[in-house]
Amino acid sequence: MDSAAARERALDAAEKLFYGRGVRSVGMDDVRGTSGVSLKRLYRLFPSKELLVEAYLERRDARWRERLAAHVDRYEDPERRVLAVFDRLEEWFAEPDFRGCAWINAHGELGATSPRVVAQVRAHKQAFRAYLARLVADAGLPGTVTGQLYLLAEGAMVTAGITRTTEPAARAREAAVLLLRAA
Amino acid sequence: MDSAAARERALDAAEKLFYGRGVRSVGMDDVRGTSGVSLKRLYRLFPSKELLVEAYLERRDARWRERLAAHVDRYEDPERRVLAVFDRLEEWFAEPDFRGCAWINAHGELGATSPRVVAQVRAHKQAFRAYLARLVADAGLPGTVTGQLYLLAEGAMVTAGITRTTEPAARAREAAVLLLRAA
DNA sequence: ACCGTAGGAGAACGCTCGTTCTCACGTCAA
DNA sequence: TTGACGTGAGAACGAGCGTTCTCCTACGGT
Repeated sequence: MDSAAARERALDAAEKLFYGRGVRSVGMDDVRGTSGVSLKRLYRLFPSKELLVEAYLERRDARWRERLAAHVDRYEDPERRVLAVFDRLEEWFAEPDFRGCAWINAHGELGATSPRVVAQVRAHKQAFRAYLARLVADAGLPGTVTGQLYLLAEGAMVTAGITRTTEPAARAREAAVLLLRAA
Repeated sequence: MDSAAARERALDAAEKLFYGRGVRSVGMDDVRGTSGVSLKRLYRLFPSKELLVEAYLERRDARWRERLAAHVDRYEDPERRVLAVFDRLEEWFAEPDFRGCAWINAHGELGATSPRVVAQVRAHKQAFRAYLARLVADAGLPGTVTGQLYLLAEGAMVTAGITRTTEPAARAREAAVLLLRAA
């Protein structure tokens, strides 16, 4: 198994465990057990747990935004594309292992102690917001709408994570429709 | 120092430390050091750390909702009372030691491992939502508005916690005004 | 004065976990 | 063949922490 493959396996295990059980309740030994990558190799690839966490968030961010964009790209109509964001949320919330937003959870868990994690969380949220801003601009809507839709999306993520239901996505979408109509 | 006073001191310290640095990075010994309540007494009052965490969330919930209600009660006009919720959020976000929503943070930190904490978080969020529902009903607005305002508020809390700005409150309020107008 | 008890300070225990080290094995170059 | 090196399995180390225990002090009742 070459270095790149070991890295992927380690990140697969890290993502599954960190997201599913929380970062702090997962030990490096658990990551080794799940990934099959030895501790020695793990530490050569990621010199500390914090760096593994950072890499996990970074890779998940790229994939998360890819999947969002892929969903949005199903549509041509600019307003429909904006609403597609909320459709994607609903799809996400319905995934069987959904446990809330990984970045919000990581921030709650490590925001007070790990500046690297905070930076990852802010970068992810800012990227999501920027993407939303572009969709809003492409639809010819005023920029003020971006912040409002963003808050609805964040509220839906938090609430879905706490209640373990998909319903917040639909509620947020309804509110978004009203806000688009009002703008 | 009698039992009730020791309990208050312990909870004061627990709240300050748990909220400020996260639950897991605070040891019972830290709580003893900050509160001046001996370990022996601490464990007589709260037989485990988890129960101390539970009590901390419970007391904070009561106070948080009291302060919200007090703010809302400054106003008579039913619609104004609904918007006052967002004014209160802004005031809260501006407090110097604001570190996001204690329940969202606790859920991110302990949601995967502590059912008691999850129960506290759900109870708190449901109580907030119920309060909002009453304000909406008193203003003669359709019940569907409740969920929308709730998501805006939650989104504002999360975003204020991550960005450390008060701005999300104002944005949420603007969106709330539009939604009230549309209803 | 004397004893029983409550209380505090802090040591001690047992466990977890991040990180490093040991050691034995296999591989490839010269 | 030999020897340097990478690798894996897992022991070892050191720190932190939840929880309990020990010991000493102080006080209240008789």
